[in-house]
Amino acid sequence: MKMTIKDIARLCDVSVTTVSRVLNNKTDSIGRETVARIREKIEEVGYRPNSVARSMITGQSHTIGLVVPDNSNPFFAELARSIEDIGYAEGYSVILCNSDYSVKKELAYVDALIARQIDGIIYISTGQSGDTSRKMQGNGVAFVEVGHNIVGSSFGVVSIDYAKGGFLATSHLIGLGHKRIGCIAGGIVYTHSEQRLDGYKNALETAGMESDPRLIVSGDFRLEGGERAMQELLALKEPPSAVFAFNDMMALGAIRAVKASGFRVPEDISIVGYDNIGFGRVIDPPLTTIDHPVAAVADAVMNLLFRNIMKKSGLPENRSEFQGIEPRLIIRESATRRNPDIEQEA
Amino acid sequence: MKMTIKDIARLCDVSVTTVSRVLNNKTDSIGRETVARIREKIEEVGYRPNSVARSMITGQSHTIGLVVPDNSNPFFAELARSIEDIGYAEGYSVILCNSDYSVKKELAYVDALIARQIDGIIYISTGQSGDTSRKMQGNGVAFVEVGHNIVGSSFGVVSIDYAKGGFLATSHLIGLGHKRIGCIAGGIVYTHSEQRLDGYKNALETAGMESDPRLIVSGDFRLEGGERAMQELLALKEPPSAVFAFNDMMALGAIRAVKASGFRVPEDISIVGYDNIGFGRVIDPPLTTIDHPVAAVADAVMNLLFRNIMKKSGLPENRSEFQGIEPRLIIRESATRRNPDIEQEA
DNA sequence: CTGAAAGCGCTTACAG
DNA sequence: CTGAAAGCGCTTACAG
Repeated sequence: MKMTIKDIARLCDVSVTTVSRVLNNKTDSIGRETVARIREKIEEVGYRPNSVARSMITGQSHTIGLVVPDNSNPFFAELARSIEDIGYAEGYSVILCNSDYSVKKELAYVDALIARQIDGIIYISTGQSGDTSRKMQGNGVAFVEVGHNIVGSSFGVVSIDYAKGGFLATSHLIGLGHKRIGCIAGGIVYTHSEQRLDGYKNALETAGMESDPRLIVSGDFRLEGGERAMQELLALKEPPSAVFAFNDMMALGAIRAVKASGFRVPEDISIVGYDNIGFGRVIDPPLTTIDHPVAAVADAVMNLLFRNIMKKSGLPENRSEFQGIEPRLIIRESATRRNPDIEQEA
Repeated sequence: MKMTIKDIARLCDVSVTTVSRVLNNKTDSIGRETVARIREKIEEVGYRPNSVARSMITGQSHTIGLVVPDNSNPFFAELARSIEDIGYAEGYSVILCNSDYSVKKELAYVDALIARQIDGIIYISTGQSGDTSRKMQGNGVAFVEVGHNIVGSSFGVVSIDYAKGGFLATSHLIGLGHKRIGCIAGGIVYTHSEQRLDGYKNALETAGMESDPRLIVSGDFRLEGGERAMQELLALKEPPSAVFAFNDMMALGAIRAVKASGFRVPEDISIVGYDNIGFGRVIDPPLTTIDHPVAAVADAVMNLLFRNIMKKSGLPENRSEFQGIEPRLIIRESATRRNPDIEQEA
């Protein structure tokens, strides 16, 4: 039932070679009339070449894999969207994979993707171990790792300067007069989290303040985790007057927890998030946060990936160094000057 | 460099046939020792069969295409997540496609997916025309359409009873004493929207109320669209005391618009959304909305798709009729009794 | 200007 | 218990 190149050849009374040439626009040396006739027939019967057969020969599948922790997190959703847009424009399909921050799932996906002969893999490094990137390097797949920021792992990495983002967020709070600044980390196994934590500590240090380990609690990058973490902070003998949540989802959770305890944001407790998801603008109060322009990140990632795919035979391109994807502080209303009425120890 | 089945055969001193049998666990008639030896070698060299070559023969790619309007809309993000989860569990990869509600993009994606020999396609019907489903039927691809609810188009459809959802939302507002109930539709070209509108009108009628066309304005299913639409409603000579927005994103936009004009939600204006996205709980005020259990929808969709794939030779399965995916009203705080202090005409 | 033939990496009758 | 051969639907030297 389904047409193949052979059928077209037969219908047009030419060889499959000729049809193939027309399909690939290598028509330099084919009679104009022949080309036209073949094109017409293809149109007429609605023939589409089987791209699987094609990729067996060319070795290019025009398909890439995208491994994110969870595409229902708006930050990853927006990243996936941008990546898919660029892929579509360039004729690449993208296979979506959710790792749930699990190295095991990550590795399983990478295996499946490689078996499917994808041309490249983009993945959000969870930084839990280098197994995933090692596997991809070992298999000679083109790949780009997003957000891994470890010096030395310089293959196909688009780094995001999370440390700087953490510094910005914390400094903002310091500038508002806060003395006890908590943070809701994301589980220190994750690179993302570690670097934001570095930025946090660095900002405190720069301001001559000491970091109090009791003020550092762990969430899970999800709303519920932020809520629980904030409750811990609130239960402290000397709760913080401001907290920096390592992503917006947890910041939203933190806001809920604060409100639920009868306090106000930002009058009683200031909160800064991280990611600048679209919802940040619409919640109450609008969230002060850190922005990493997602579209710019997607651009950098896809550029690097395409270059890596091109020269897969040689060495992958080096990391691209934060070009145009500097974190920015987005000031809205969830953080304000420290309220001196509230008793606090420095 | 890359291992093929031939290499394994050579290394083990057997034929490719034998290796292939081991790969496919058809080892009934192969010497135990041979099987073991081959398995070891495969393990040792880390050989993974090229699934592209395999699918050329079997005609199964174990890949499905998912066409959504926009995966950064949380409702679709959650749906995509659930579908990907099930796909992963069943050994299927999912290719993500964003149609932006455009029939043209939809058709282009379907073409590309078919050329890639995907086993099936899931797509959220925008109801703008039947071209997309017609194309899939014409090409004999297994597919499932989500949300299309037109009687007669009974091939591979998981219907969602949007009309009932619209009825529920509107009736809730009526029950709260509201007399002028506006609605923010999604552009009447979309099936989604039409049916919610039917539910809205039906509820009014059932309550013996007349529907006022001035109270029906169009958004675009995005936050900004909801905001603009609400501004229109607010600018009316007799603005509504309650509005039903056809999705949560537009409801959020509407809430912003109401607040920006100095009114309160729900004291001055009640708002009900649709979709029950995760954020609804966290915004201020928490959003009253309609829930269609996403996981149940994803389950129904995948079951139907797998059945369609199985019997692609025969006829597709019929639509599955709302089983377990009935809409529910989720009452939170964005809608309340009509405020009698505010002058209003019935 | 056009075609016959080999081959991509597998699976699957068929044969022994 | 095992293998030689054909074939999936294409592309690509090679030859004319």
